[in-house]
Amino acid sequence: MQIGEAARRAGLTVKTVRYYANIGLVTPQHDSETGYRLYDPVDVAKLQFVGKARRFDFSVEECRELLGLYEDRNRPSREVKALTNKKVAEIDSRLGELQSLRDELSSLAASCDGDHRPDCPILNALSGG
Amino acid sequence: MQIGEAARRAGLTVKTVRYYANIGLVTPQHDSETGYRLYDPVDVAKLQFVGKARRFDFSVEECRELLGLYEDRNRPSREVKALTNKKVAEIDSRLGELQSLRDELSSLAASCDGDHRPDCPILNALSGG
DNA sequence: AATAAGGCCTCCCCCAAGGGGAAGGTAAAG
DNA sequence: CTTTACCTTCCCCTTGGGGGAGGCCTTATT
Repeated sequence: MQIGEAARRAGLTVKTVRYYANIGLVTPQHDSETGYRLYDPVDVAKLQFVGKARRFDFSVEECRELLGLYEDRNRPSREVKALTNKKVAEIDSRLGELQSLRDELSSLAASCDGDHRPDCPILNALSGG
Repeated sequence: MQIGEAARRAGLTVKTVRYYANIGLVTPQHDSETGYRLYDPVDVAKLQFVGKARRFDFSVEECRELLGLYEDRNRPSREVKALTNKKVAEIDSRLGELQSLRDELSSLAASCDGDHRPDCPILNALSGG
């Protein structure tokens, strides 16, 4: 099938699928007559796999790694688990940062009257040390 | 003072400070003889302000807006509060996304033995619909 | 006097992960 | 026959700078 149909089935944009072909992540057949990319169901499955992994916050390079493990019939699932746990730890770290940031900002907003007076605790906090 | 000293005092890199000058965010004096950028204490205060706002996850354009409100003696603090609340809402949204993502990934990792068997629930989940 | 070190400048390319759109080939349908 | 819907490559745009080349100037050291 052509790229449009493959993209539709995988829930990705044509632009994205073409990008994945360009960086060698999911490489379709090439029709030398029309110059079109031709995708088979296995390619579509890979695209779906990548799409889902991306939604799980895996980078494209991590997707490449996961895809490699996925295709390797002798893969140790340990590696997959390790990669996943690493990603969970990253997310935990980012959650902590965001949470403290949220708390600080929120308390700043709460301490600001929001009326027309030029005195604003938020700006004071930002300008202070 | 020169850019290096200003950057040091603001806790930013020279590259960053130069970038802020280029995009017109914090614009120093210009020594036409040496071509050097010259920063005064007010510039440094602005740089510190921006640096802190950036750490609070405000984009550069939001920093520009905050800086404008900061410099405007007649600013309504309402606008500052609104911008801050909007940022808090964004962070909340991102927190929710990350949390659900974390939970899914974490339960996937938990259901994976991590041994050498090729069967891996993580990859199965990624490849499945 | 020569040279090394350090600070400054501009200019250009690089990252992630594609998006937007131009210019042009192809194929099916009215 | 022409419109419409695909497809292709190519190039610039995004965020927020980082890295480094090549070149200028001043000061310190050999």
